[in-house]
Amino acid sequence: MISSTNKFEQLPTEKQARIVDASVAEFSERNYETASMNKVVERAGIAKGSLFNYFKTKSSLYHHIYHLAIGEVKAYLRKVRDETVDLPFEKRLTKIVDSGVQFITDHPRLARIYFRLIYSADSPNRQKIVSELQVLSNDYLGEIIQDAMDRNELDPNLDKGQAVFFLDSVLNRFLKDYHEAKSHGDADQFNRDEWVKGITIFFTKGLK
Amino acid sequence: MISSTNKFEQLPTEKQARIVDASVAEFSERNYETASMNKVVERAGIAKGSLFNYFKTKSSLYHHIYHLAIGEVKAYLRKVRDETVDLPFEKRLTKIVDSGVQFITDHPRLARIYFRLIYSADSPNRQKIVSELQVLSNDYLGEIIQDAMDRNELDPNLDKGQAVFFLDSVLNRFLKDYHEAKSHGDADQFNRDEWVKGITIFFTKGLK
DNA sequence: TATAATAATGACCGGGTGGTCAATTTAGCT
DNA sequence: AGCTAAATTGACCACCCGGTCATTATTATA
Repeated sequence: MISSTNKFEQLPTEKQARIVDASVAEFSERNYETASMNKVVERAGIAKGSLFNYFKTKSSLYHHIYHLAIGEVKAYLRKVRDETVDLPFEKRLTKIVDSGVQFITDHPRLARIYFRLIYSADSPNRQKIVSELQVLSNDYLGEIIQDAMDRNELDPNLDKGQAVFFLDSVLNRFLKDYHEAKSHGDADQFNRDEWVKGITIFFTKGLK
Repeated sequence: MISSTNKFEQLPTEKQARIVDASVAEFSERNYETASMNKVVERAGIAKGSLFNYFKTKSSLYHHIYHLAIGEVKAYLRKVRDETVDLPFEKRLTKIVDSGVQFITDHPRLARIYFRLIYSADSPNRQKIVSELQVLSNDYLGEIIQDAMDRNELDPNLDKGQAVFFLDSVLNRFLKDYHEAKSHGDADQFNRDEWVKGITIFFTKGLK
């Protein structure tokens, strides 16, 4: 079976990079519907026909790009999870938030694509993608909460589903606001350490 | 000073209603950029020139509509706030969540416009509007938390700003998920009472 | 170097957009 | 009824969209 991005993957690395960069820029600045293939080819410095040769449709280009974004997110999450297995819940939560902040700093455009995907209703297959991400997040935070329950750091009779939901709500919202503040230039209304401390205290108390 | 919606407001009520209904339908089903003035006039059964006579631009029609949506939201919030001044924090929180659920049930399309506005980045003046809503929410939840602190139901040394943030995050996320589940037909994966109870317990413990 | 295969190009297509405005219908007034 | 002013209309405009494909440029093979 030949993937739909096969032709693209056989391109010289430099050209691939240019196209990916242009696409990431476009999809991070505009939502799916208003992002323009014309603008992408312009930015990438290639002909329109070429782009449609590499990716049959706008939708398939978008899929390629958001998979890339989600892949990066996953890598950050996996890394911090593995690096903190032995830490107590509180410290672990802190590291996770830090890692999120780091991701936003390192990849602001990918972060934007990620948040766009989660919070807006327009991307193709949105429902499927979002529910996949939901599962991912559930597994991820679920594991961390379970570990803490096993160690008696959190109430072992917790409704884990709800606990995950609360954690997910606050973490995502915090990172989204942080990302927005950052891209508007007023990031340091957030005293980050203060917030991270507040979040961890709140959760360790609330879920005790 | 003559408002830009002056001409619209002088229309017969029935015609106004038709136009508002068509606009609400369109703006709830599509985001700002992809919502179509052509579709609005089609739905409303009026000529395109007429709509642009009542509202000079798409943006001004949108403003009219979302003000309407936010006005309704505010009315619900005010009502539940005033009806619960004497209740303890826990009961009060329950009523607020219930009221949100009720709003979604009564006005699903307005709810959609509201969530679109908050969570997607495309509406005109989005930044200004969102920060206004932020203030509104801060005042509203801030007042309720302050009341609870005054009555020693919550820790009087709480960082109120953070407490509001946590509450806002979880409430908004819960209502958004509820709204989405409802519009996909699988609303009763939410055992609502269970969730409302979980939320209130979590917060009373977490902010104690 | 001649030929075949492959890659890249951009003019072009049908269709949709927000917005305009001359022409027509309707309403109000004497 | 006759006249005027206001309201309504929809054809039309310039622009942009995703996508196509005949033509051209490049590369590989001999």
